[in-house]
Amino acid sequence: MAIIQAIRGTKDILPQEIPYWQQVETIASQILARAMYQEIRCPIFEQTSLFERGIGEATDVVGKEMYTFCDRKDRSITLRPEGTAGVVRAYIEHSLYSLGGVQRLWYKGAMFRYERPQEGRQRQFHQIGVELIGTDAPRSDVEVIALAVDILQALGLKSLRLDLNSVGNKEDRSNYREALVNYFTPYKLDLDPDSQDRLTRNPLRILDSKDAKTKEIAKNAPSIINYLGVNSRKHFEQVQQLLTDLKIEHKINPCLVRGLDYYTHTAFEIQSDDLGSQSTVCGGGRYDGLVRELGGTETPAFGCAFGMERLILLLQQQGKAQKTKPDFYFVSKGEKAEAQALILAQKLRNLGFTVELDLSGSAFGKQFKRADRSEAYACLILGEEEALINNINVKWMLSKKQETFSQSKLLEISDQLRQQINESKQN
RNA sequence: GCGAGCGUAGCCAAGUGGUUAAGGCAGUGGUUUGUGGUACCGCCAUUCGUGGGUUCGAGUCCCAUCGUUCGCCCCA
Repeated sequence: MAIIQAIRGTKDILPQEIPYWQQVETIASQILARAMYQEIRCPIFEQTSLFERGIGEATDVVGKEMYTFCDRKDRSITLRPEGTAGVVRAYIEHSLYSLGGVQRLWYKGAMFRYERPQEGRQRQFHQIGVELIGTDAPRSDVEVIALAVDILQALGLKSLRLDLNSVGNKEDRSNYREALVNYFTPYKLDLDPDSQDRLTRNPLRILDSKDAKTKEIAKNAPSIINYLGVNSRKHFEQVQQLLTDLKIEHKINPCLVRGLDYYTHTAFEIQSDDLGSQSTVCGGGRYDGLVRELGGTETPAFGCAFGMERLILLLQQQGKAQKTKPDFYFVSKGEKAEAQALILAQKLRNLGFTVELDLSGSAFGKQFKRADRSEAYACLILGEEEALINNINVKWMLSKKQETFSQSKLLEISDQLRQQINESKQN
């Protein structure tokens, strides 16, 4: 019988990897909570038109990467390829602006893009995203970027680069686009085929090309910085200044272009050298036009998202796994003893201990072997002899010292036991 | 979507057309039927991702397919 496998580009996250996921989720949620960001959970699928309108029909994400299907009533549904559009839809639908002030939101969850899988890129992947909606203050850009940097630092990740750019407002961008087309058109035949295509589709992308000849030509291309209007330029300069004030290292990268249409002004990307070609760990920027585009009133906003799989790849490279060890490994044999052990184990758990109960009923020697492998701090031993007089033995695995208590006494001295376990943990 | 590499047990693998598919780790049973980490012994792939083909003979060659990795595209 053929084995059914997980779908291409999807992965099971197995118990061994869960500690990494929990670490990322815990640290991110703590740091965001301290800055008064609140979690929001939106549906995993939406009307297709939300993404077409929000992300932009011409983008790769919408053009060739969406999981789109018709439901039983022939409505076009799409599995979300990113989180911002859904959050903004919810913001408008539930009039979150009426709560006054800015909305500080974050989310985590699965996203779907139909792409060729490789290291750090899957068809179902997970993001943690942050959205700050309702202000265009340069400080808000920096608040979010600083939080992103904080999260990465708290995770202990090293050798990360922060790249920064401004793509201006709509007008700046169309001026710049025109300038680029004018610059590159005379060289058209010297460009790599992809870039020739980009000339009409997305000229900003030519700057990002990895082709040597194209790179050479792009060297002297006009820079976006020179096409920013007065306000755009001022915003960008303030963001840079504030980052510097916060001692957040960053590099201006005029070639940095975000792939989704809704970005305006500040764009940023945090990359690692320790991943393959999918090196971006966090990306984001300002999206002042999106709320309006989706039918709300003109509302500025800023956001970013982390690729959780990529964060976890980095954490794993740094080998920060830790096995969960039980406080007690419970060894028991004999009908009466096994029944008592089940009850005692539960009582100990209710007192806050982690207890792994050996259910095998096999020879004591075998159970001890497993106790050893579990790396428990102590072994609880309950055999037929102990069961008759309601006793229990506690054997400290490290010192090999064994003590005998009545079962009721064991529960009374839980503070002492806890203390001894903590001492063992120090070693 | 395009180009290239890879696919032998849970994991790491040897094997490059010739009888029964090395080895190691992990697992499991025992030496030790009430006391662990070491040691020793036993077990653990009727089959080499899957399907077809070439051949007297295929894990080994060919084709297809699936998966995976790397690069491009793109992105988190």
